[in-house]
Amino acid sequence: MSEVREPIKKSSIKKKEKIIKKGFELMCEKGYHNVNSVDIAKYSGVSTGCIYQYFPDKKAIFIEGSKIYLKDICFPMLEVFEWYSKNEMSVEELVSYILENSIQKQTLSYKAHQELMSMCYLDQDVAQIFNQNEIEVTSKIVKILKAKNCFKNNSKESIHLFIHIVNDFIYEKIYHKHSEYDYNNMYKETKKILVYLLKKEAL
Amino acid sequence: MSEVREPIKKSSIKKKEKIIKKGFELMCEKGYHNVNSVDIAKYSGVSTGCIYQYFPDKKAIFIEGSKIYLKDICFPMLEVFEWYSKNEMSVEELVSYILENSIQKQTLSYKAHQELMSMCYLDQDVAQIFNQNEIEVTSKIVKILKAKNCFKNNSKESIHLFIHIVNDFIYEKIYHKHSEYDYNNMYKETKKILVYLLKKEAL
Amino acid sequence: MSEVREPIKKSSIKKKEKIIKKGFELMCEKGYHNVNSVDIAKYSGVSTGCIYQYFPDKKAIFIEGSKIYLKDICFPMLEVFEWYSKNEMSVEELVSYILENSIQKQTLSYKAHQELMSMCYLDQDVAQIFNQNEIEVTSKIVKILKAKNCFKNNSKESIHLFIHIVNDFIYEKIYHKHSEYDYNNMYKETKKILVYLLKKEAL
Amino acid sequence: MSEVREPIKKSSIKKKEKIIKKGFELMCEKGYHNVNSVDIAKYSGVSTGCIYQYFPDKKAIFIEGSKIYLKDICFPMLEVFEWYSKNEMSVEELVSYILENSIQKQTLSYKAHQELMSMCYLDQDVAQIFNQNEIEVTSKIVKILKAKNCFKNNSKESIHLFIHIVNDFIYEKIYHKHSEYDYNNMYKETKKILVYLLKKEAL
DNA sequence: CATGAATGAGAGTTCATTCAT
DNA sequence: TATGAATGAACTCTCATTCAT
Repeated sequence: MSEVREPIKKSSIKKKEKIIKKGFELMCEKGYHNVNSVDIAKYSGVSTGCIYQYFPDKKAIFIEGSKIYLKDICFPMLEVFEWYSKNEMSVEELVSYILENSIQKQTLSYKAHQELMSMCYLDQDVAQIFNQNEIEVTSKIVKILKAKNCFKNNSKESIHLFIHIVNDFIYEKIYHKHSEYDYNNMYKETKKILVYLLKKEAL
Repeated sequence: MSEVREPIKKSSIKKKEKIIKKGFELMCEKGYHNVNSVDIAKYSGVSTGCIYQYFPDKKAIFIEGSKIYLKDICFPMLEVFEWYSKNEMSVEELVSYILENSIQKQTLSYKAHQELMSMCYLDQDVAQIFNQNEIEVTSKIVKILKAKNCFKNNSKESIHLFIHIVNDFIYEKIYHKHSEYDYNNMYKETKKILVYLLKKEAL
Repeated sequence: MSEVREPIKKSSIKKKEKIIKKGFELMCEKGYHNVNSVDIAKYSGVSTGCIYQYFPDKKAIFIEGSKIYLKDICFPMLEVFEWYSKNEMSVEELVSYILENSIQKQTLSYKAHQELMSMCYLDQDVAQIFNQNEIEVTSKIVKILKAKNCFKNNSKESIHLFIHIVNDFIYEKIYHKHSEYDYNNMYKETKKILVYLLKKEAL
Repeated sequence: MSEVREPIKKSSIKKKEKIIKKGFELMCEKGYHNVNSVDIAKYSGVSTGCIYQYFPDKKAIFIEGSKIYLKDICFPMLEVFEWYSKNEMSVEELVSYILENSIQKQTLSYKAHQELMSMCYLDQDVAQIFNQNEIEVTSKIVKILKAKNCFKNNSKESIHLFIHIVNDFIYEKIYHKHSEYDYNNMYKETKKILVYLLKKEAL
C-alpha cells in the first residue's frame, strides 16, 4: 500500500475536501458498490491517482464523508437541545421543534440515507462511527438536561431511546416507507413518548 | 436471461428449498457480497447451473431466504401476542414475555442480522419484503388486540412504534452495540413505554 | 522525455552521487521492481523531480550504481592478483587468498546479489556493463600474469573460466544454495582446478 | 483467492497444458514483466478467467513452464550420461558429446534463457525449482558413475562444478556474450577440466 | 434435467514521469 | 534550479451468468 499524504497547501486541502464531498455524494447517489474509483475521480474533477494520495482506499472516502455529514444529517436535534438550554421553552415545544427541525434539515436523499445505513450494517468501521456519534450526542444531551437542572431522572438509556424514536419517525415520515400509516397519528403518539422520556412524568 | 423453471417434481422442489436454506445461510454468514454463486452451489450440494434453473439471479435466493425466515427471525413477538390473546395475562407480563422471548428466539448470528439489515437498505426488493412483513405483523397484532376488546385506542401507528422499540432494544442488548449503556435501566425504560403503547394509560 | 543535465556545481555533483549511492542501495535491498521513484527520492533526501534532472529514468540509477560498485563488489580478486604480482607467493597461496578474500569482501546482501544478477539477465544495458567489466578484469589479470613471466599459457579464456569458477564457489558458499553439498570438499576441488588453470600443470 | 481446479476432462487437461506451453513461451519471448494475464489468455486462446481456474496467479504458469522445460532445456547432459552408462566410450568422448549435444539441444531463445535466469534470481520459488533440479541431476549422475564402477572419487561437489562449467561454456558459446574470446581455445580448456573432474587423474 | 468449465467486462490500486509553482 | 502534487494507463484477479455436453 502506498503512502497517504496529508495535504498542506491550501489548494490541496481543497482538493481533498472536494473528493470527500463529491465522492460521498456520488457514492450515496449511485450506491457505494455501484461507483468505482474512476467514477469518483471523474466526478470530483481529479485523477484516479490523486485519490490514492489522500485516501488509502475507496472506503476511506465514504467514512470521511460519513463523519463530516453525520452531525449535520443524522442528529440535527442536538442544536435544538442546545438552543433549548438557553431559552425558555416547554418540553412539548422542544419535542415539536426537534421533530420538525429534523425533518426540515434532512438533506440526504433517500438513496443517500439508505446507502449510509447499509454501510453502517455492512462495515465495522462505519458502524463504529455511527455508534461513537450516538454516544457523543447522547452524552451532550444528558449534560444539557442536567445543566438545565429540571429533570433529574434523565439517563443515557432514555436519551438513546429518545434518539432512536425520533430517527425512526423522521425516516418513516420523509421516505414514507409504509403507505398504510396515518402520519398525523404517528406524530401524536411519537411526541407523547418523547415528552415522557424527557419529563418522566405521567403521560 | 435464461428461463426460470418452477419445480414440479418432489425432488426438484426439495432442491430449490435446499438452495434457499443453504444459500441464505451462507450469504448471512459470510456476507452477501463475499459469497459467490459457485460457493452457494457447492454449499447447497448442487451445480452452479442448477441454481439458474430455479432463480433468475443470486439476489433472488437472498430474497426468498429473507421471506421464509423473516417471520421466525425478526418478529417472534407475534406468537407471544397470539398466546396472550388466548390466555389471562397482564400487559406488563405480555411485554416482559415479548422482550425475553424475542431475545431467546433470536437465532440469527450478529453477521446474519447485519447482512439482512444491510440488504434491506441496499436493495429495494428486500426493503419491500421487510415493509410488507411489518405491515402484516402490525395488522395481525392490531386485530388480536381489538379482538381482546380491552384497549380501544390501539392503532397501527402505535404498534409500529411498539415493534421498532422492541427490535431496537433486542439488537442493542444482544449485540451490545454501546458498551456505555446500563441495560437493566434500558430494559426498565423500554418496558414502561411499551406498556404505555398498549394500554395508553398514564405511566 | 525531458532534458537530463550534467551537474557542474559541486553541490549538484554530490546530489547526483547521493542519488546513485542511496538509490542503488535501496533497489538492491528491496528489489528493483519493489522500489518506486518516490521511495528513491525520499531515501536519497531529494525531490522526485530532482531525480529526473540527473537521470533519464529509474533504470539509469541502477546502471550507474552497478557500474560504480561492480569492481568493489564482484571482483575483489583483482586486487589479490595485483598484490600477488608484487610479492613472492605460490599459486596455491594465491588461489587460497582469492577464495578467502572474495568471501570476506563480499559486502552485498543476498538480496542485493540476487537483484544485481536478475537485472543482468533482464536488461541488456546492465548485461553490457557486466560483460564489459569481465573483459576488463580478465585483460588486467592476463597482463599481470604475463608480466610476472612465469606461466606462458595463460589465456583470456582460462581466466574467464577461472573467474566464473571462483564466483560460482563464492555464491554457493555464502548463500548456501544447496544444503546437500560438503563445502570443504567443494573448496578442495575448486582450488585444484583454479591452480591448474593458472599453472597449466598436471594436477 | 479463488479455488484452483485440477482439470479432469481430457479437453481441460489439454487446455491447462496449452496455457503452460503458450504462456511460458510468451513470457520467455516478451519477458515476464512485459506480459500480462490478458496477453497470456489471448495467446493461449482461452479467456482470462480460465487461467485463474487452473493457476492461482501468473507466476504459477511460469513456474509450471520452468518445471516442464527445465529438464529438456537446461540439463540435456543427463541423457548423454545415461547413454554413456550403457555403452563403451571414453571419458573424453563423453565430455565432447555432452558439450556438443547440449549446444544442439538448446532450444530456448536467448530471451527465454535470460528470462528464466532472471526469474531464478528474482523469485524464491523459481530458484527453489532450479536448485532442486540441480540436486536431482547431480545425484543421478553420481549414481550412474558409481554404477559404472570405474571412478571412485566422484562426489556431488565435483559434479556440481562439472554442471556449472558445462552450462557456463554453453551459454557463452551460444549467446556469444564476449566477442573477445576464442571459443576454440575455451572449448579445449573447458574440456580438459571436465575430463579431470570425472577421472580425477592428472590432466 | 443436470453439470461445471468457460467467459470477459470490470474492479481497486500503483507508479514512472511531468510540469506548474 | 528545486519541488512534490498530479497524472492516467496499465496491472492482476474476480465472479455472475451461460451453454455445450
